[in-house]
Amino acid sequence: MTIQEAARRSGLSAHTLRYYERIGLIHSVGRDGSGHRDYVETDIRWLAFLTKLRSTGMPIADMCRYAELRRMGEHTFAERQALLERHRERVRARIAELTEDLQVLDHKIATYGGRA
Amino acid sequence: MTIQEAARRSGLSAHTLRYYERIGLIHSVGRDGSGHRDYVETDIRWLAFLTKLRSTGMPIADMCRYAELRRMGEHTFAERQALLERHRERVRARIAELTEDLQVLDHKIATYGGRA
DNA sequence: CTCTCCCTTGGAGTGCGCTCTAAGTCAAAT
DNA sequence: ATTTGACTTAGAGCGCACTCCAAGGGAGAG
Repeated sequence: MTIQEAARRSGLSAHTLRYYERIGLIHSVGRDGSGHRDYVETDIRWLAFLTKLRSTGMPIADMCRYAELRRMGEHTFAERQALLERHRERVRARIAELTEDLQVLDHKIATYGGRA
Repeated sequence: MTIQEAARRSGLSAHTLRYYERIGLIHSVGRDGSGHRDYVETDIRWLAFLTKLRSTGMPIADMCRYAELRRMGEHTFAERQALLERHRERVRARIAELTEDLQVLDHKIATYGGRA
């Protein structure tokens, strides 16, 4: 699969795909005869997972750490899981924070006409 | 109230308070005899509101627009309210997105030991 | 008077996450 | 044979939201 197809399927730009590879987020993408990147299905699944992590606000640095652990093999499962659990807590906290702030916003909108 | 006190009470740094003033987010803070900023209670309340907007992910540019409308007086109430309503929709959407992603994360963590 | 300390300003620098450019390669189409 | 267009790399640039710096200005303590 070409970089353009991978871009379309992952929702990332070709620029970003190259960038992710450069920083080690996605490792050893195959090349075809002309040296062009040739993505496979597992790359797309990995990109989908990375995209989930990003969209939940995980910093690139943490994603790199996760990718590194993944490359190191199965004995890093526990650490990877711990990393995801810490992240899950952050996401939960963020949802809680946003939910609270939403109520403040609701109140502000409802009482408009009072002071700004 | 000095800039340090305002910083402490708003949770923003003195640097950020000056920056916010420079870009027009907080207008005409009073000065004392030596030209030092002298914040009052209404400034603190306004900063608290700004902080809410920021923490819910409103871009600085939109906050500036809101601040500008506020300076223009009461006839901008409707537009301000509309701006807040649009923002509220974005916050709701973000909460929904995070909540969905959280489930994916939960699943990933629960089934760990399967494929990474 | 000098030292210390916090304040002022304009402007430069930082970190993050991309995003784009330049220079060059290769393959298919005309 | 040439043109077109998508690809490659290393590296530069950008937008956002700060964050810090340099140079200078009082005010109070010793």
